[in-house]
Amino acid sequence: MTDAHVGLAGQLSRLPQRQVLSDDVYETVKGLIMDSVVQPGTRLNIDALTRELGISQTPIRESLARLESDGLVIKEPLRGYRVSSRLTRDEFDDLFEYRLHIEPWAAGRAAQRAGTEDLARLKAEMLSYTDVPDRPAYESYRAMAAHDQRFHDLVLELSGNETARLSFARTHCHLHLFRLYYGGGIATKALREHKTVVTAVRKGDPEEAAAAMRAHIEASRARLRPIFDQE
Amino acid sequence: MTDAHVGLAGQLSRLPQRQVLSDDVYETVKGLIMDSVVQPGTRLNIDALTRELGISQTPIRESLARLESDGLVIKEPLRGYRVSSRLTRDEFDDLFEYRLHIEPWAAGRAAQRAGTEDLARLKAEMLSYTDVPDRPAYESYRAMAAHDQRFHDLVLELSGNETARLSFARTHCHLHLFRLYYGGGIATKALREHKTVVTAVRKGDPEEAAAAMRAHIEASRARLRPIFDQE
DNA sequence: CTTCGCAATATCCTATAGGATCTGGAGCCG
DNA sequence: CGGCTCCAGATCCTATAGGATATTGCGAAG
Repeated sequence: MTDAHVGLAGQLSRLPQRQVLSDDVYETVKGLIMDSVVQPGTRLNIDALTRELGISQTPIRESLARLESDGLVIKEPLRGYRVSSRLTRDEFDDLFEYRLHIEPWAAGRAAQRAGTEDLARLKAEMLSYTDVPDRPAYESYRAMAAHDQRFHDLVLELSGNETARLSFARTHCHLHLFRLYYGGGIATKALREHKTVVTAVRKGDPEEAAAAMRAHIEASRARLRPIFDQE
Repeated sequence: MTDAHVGLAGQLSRLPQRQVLSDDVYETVKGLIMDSVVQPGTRLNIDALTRELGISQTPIRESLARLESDGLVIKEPLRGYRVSSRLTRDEFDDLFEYRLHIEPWAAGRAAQRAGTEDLARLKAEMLSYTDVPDRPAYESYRAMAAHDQRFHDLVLELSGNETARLSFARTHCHLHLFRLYYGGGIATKALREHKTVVTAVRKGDPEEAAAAMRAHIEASRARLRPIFDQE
């Protein structure tokens, strides 16, 4: 289901969401980008996509227009679209510096504001991910990445600042991070760190929640940063 | 000229930007929204736009898809698009709370990093706005709003964190603020506050720059907040 | 063997057509 | 007079066509 992108007004249509073809294509292409089925920097050819997906150009053009505004593809007028590149080292550093500004504060605010139902949602999210030992490494990582994204989005939601949540969502942080690294093996530490954040939020201790989130993001950065040293 | 929305990769095409019709339509509709020619919440009718602009549906659909991802319009599938509403009081508060997180820090970083050329750019931006006494109030406000947006974007650029700059740009902060209030008469104070920020950046004093930016944003919030008390 | 030019083909962009869906107004009934 | 139902027209979405532009490959010349 496409997430309803809404403006700052936050007004969702009261109608149940109707899915049109361009929404499906949007999710499909976004998934191809996320999974690096389409390599960073490669061309997205509209005619080729019409053949592969068996649909006409119009929903493809519309979905590419949205992906362009999302920053996931780059339009080269009269030449086609290109998938945005993987994060460079500088962009990675910028992203985490930005996260360190927004997310510890958000965790602190969540600790201040969270009610019983909010805490139940956090608990449910923590329980939604269980590592299955036999699962292929890629699948495991994909599931963990999806959980990670939901978890961080939820903390931002519980902070009560919709601008911050939307701004973070629009960085497509987890999509970019997911494209950097495919391996498994980091879920255990990340989950432990998530748990520490939730414990602090449950206690209603803003400073502890902020510190836990800061520690988690710094650790996450440390886990991923060596990717750039390999090049 | 459409601003080139690029992903975190920051890779602009090396080609000179070619303007296609959908880019023109994007800027046109965005301008209509900014100027409240199209009132918040009203429907954008694709067939009507084809008649008014004298072009076909395709570039209109594409531009609306981009505006949807930008959060400036809301798609109601099979029913049309609606202009996102004006900021509510809560969204206004969220936006300024978010700004207070990002922009003082950015000003401090700009103070740390700004070289001679950067300082020249700041000075040029300050000089780019001159209030003309006879100018109609609306035009004066529009010019001030444009300067305000460029100024804040420049400070964020000089902070060196492209993620923060993009995230802030994607809130379309100034477009939303512009829609709230049309009157004139606030330029003098805002310009004075800008000048204080620039002075601190020029001195290379991060704390002073951060404090000046914080004071400016708080003052700006104080100037605009009473709009919600009138309702 | 390499480079340049040209042409054919691929691709992009926009116009147009038509079926599906929604909306608003008119008419009828209570 | 008000409310409900139905239908005509408006609107949306996608398919398709065609002109404009870019790309790639082949052939010829140096």
